[in-house]
Amino acid sequence: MNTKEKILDEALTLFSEKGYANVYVNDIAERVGIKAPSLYKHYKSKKAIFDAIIDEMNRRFAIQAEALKINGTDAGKDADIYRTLPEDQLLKLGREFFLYYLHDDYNRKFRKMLTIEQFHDKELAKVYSKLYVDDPISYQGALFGFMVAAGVLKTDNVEIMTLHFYAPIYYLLTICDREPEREEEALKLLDEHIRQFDRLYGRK
Amino acid sequence: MNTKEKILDEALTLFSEKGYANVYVNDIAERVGIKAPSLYKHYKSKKAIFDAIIDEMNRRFAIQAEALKINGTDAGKDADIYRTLPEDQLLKLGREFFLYYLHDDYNRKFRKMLTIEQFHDKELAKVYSKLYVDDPISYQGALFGFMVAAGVLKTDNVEIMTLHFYAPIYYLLTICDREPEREEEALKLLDEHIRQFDRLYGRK
DNA sequence: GTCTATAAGAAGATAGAC
DNA sequence: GTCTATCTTCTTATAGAC
Repeated sequence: MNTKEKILDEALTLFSEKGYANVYVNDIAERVGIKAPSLYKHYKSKKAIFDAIIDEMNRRFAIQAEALKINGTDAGKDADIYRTLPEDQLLKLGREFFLYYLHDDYNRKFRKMLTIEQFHDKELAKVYSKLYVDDPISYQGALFGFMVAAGVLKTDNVEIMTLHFYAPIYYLLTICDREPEREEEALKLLDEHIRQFDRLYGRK
Repeated sequence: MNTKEKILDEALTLFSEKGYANVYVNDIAERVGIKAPSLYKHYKSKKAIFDAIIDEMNRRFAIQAEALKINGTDAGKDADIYRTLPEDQLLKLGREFFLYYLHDDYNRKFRKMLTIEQFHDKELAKVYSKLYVDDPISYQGALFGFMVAAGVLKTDNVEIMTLHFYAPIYYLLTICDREPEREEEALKLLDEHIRQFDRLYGRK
């Protein structure tokens, strides 16, 4: 990792813990192992570092969305896989989403940073809602659509069913971001939530 | 409202919009209608203003919790009221919680301030979790316990049922805090959520 | 309790040598 | 690209008159 990338990385770590205003260019430089004025050879200001993080994140999420779209399409074609083992499929879907979003460093730090900065700027609020509200609902809603069509799940309101699946996951994720020591408790609730969801909506 | 109270009020408003570090004592003074040095006749530092807000909030929530405990006890004695109209009771319970938490100024501002500051201090993280995670779950869980005992709702896992009721409410609340223009959309989803919850868990 | 003036220090950013 | 030295501005807080 070159210096320019390392600056982004350390800045994101600090921003996610203390928020933009509580992080000083000196702190970032110290972590990178250079003096503060040297930062300005790589970025023209502190704000430029922040903006570069947002850009990098947009780039990563665009790639991820592209991958999900492909998987989503495949999932649609392969609706057969949902014809069996609905509970296992749901547990896999829920756990994968939860653990990836919780443990992936870039994801976790970026989400915490956005949590802190979301009220500061309308654009950041929109980014937050897109990444952690609308995109997951949209993707999971599409999958549930297939599962309902395949007869594995049953509802007359896929939108609310998706909300019932995702909202507890989101809720547990925010708990773990705030108090990582509650992860075990959250994982237990996550599993119970999904099993119960399957009993409520599963066609049995 | 005297000057000392007005300082708390304006400081909370600013902290909830921009976060502690982005608010300057001069901003607070300006809103109160005095000069910055005059603030120091009322509070010994900027941090003391923040701490006084936390204290005041603890005071208010303690009063509120006491009131809920009384109502909760009454609700237990009066379990009869849950024997009829479960959907209406649930809609009332959910909407009241949602709209009160969303529109009550002190609540809304305080929650937004804690959202911004939650990663900055372990104590604030605990306060957040208590007010917006554990207390609501505990209170609503108790009510659902009565409703299950009364035979209005049916489940073998009250804890998860409570999570299924509350998590969507929490999720919709965070959307409205971030993007108030989505309130109408959220209220529609709230109603659909509760009706669906009643169909899923109601004994029909 | 409020004001003006000002101290004290922190923080972002630049200049110029190497 | 990194450093030291330094500038400028911002921010909290105090002193002391009224």
